Amino acid sequence: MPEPRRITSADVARRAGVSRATVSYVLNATPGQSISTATRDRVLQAAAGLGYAPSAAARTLRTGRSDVVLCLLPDWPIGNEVGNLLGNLSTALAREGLTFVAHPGSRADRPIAEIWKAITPAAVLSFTDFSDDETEAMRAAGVALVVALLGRAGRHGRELEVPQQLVGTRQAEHLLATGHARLGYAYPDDPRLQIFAEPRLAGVRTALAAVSGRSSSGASAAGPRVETVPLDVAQAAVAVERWRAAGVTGVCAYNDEVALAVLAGARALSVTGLAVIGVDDIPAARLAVPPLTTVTTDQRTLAAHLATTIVAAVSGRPTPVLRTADLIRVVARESA
Amino acid sequence: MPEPRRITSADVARRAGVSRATVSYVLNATPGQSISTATRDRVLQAAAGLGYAPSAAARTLRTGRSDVVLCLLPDWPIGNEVGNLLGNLSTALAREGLTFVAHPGSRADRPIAEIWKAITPAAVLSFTDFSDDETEAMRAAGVALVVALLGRAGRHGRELEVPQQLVGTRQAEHLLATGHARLGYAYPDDPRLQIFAEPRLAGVRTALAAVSGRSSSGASAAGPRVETVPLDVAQAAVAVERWRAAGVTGVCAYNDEVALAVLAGARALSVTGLAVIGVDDIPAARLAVPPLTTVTTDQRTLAAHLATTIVAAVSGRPTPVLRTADLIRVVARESA
DNA sequence: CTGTTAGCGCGTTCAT
DNA sequence: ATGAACGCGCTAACAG
Repeated sequence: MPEPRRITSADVARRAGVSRATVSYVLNATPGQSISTATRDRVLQAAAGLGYAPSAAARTLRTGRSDVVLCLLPDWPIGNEVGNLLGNLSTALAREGLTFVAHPGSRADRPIAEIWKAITPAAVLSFTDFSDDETEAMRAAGVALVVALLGRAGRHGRELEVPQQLVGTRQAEHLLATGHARLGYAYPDDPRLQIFAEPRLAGVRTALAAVSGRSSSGASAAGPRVETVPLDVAQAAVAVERWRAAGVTGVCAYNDEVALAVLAGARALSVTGLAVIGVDDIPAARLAVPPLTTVTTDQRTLAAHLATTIVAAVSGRPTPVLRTADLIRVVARESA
Repeated sequence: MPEPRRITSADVARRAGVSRATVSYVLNATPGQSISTATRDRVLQAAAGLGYAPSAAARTLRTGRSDVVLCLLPDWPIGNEVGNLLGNLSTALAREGLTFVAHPGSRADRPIAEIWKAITPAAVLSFTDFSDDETEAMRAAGVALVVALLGRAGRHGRELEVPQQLVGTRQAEHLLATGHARLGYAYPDDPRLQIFAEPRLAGVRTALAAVSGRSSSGASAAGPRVETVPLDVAQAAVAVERWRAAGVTGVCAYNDEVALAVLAGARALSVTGLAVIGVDDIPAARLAVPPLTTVTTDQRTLAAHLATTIVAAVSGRPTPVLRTADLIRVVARESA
């Protein structure tokens, strides 16, 4: 069997009896070019018949820009929700003609630069911030855009703020509304999660401050009792004990897993009446004892917004604003 | 600010006072070319000083092969374990100079061909099988390799068999060893998971058949009682009831989440003494009531094997064999 | 030995 | 609707 030669635009041109230029114009529907419907159809026929697929490499080389959006995944465990978000994002970007790919694995494996060098993406999406050098290197290499999720706003190029604070705020509001005044915060054990945990905790603080500011007895401006809660029953029990001692009756957990640990700790201590609220609504949440009250983000809407932002940035349009109103919802079950 | 021109090998050549060819030879350490250490160093200096990064597009165009390995993710929810596997795989491939990226999102969004056309990968990794047409198209387009996880072995090119059957076998063996003779199987509700569920269930059957074949009362060659278990307490309870009626005392669940549902169902019915074993060891497993016994796969070893297989295939070497002996382990807790 | 010249791979786009 | 040049790196053939 002979080496299966790639089908190029020259093949299509030959088959259609036209020049390669014409093929290009037809296939790209280049504006400002008048091509007769007859030739147009012949080219389309030929392309389809041969199963022509333009070489992404050649096109990228020529135009200096690919249609790939690269997402650099952080090295912390990817849960279901993030997986979900990525899926939605991929779908949304596909509608805009962009191909979404994610690169897992820590930066320790390879310098970050090597990754995008190998891909030549139109945009890079990251969860953590880039250093100025990295940002500059990407600009220099022709990467159109750097978007950093969770980055401090306004430092580099464009930034997207996924509203993590709001998550914490909603949690606290729910607990406060159900009669819990002294709150605890269950902080994750894994230091890599800090980047998400801090803004969420800040959101809880905001909600508490708003309440204490409103109440006449402005003295109790106490923030939440923060305890680090490993995913382990015995260690979680220790945290529960401390909260009890401090008079805490409601706990906002970093996410559902940490919340489950709190529940397990309370159970081990036979403590009842400690309200717990998680984040994410993982499948295990509804199956927990008691069923876990939690907070979810509308991933579809969020993904759509991220997609629009990316598209806008790639094409140089201004960044749209996210309406965060209905983005985050409480799923009330029995734990809080 | 002027348009930041890309730095090309010509820039490096100019700076080092040599030709572009020399730059290429030095930077690629091309064998069979003798270049004096002096020039070599000058080139290296220049490259480093300018922050030169070869254009992946140009290189791919010229060589017809990129160093990217593309993984097509299935559209079912990817959990922690898969995320983990991808991370390990990425690390392992990085060591071989390959860049790993994953594309989430269903094939409904875009025809599968569009994806790899946009990436020009050296290899494509998929969980589900490809059609013959797709396989042929990839070959024709110059994609070096098609690897299908979970594919029926031997149909297309190379195939990797992630040992799902073994997972089910281990589960059943554990239950049988702890005195449970009549087993149930908790099948997932989501039809997209069937591709994983079938081989696991088959593994359970294998283990049961082995036992009944061994025992003198060969009559009880009964397979497991299969019940579909949605992630919902009430519906799971129905399944538990049926198992009870059939005298089942031990249940192998498709994964930990389904196992948690079974546990919740049993709890709702106040049924005690039903042994349950899951798969994956998700964080919630150890926090369940009772703590969930489960089966885990050594993702690091598996990832290493996948990586070697991919590398072997890309470079045309024979596929290595996976030693499955210690790959899958039971994590015994209290539920079984 | 040491390093250079020249042409290719493929799609895009300007000028004719 | 076309010829020709271009983007960038690789490498066979060749000269000092």
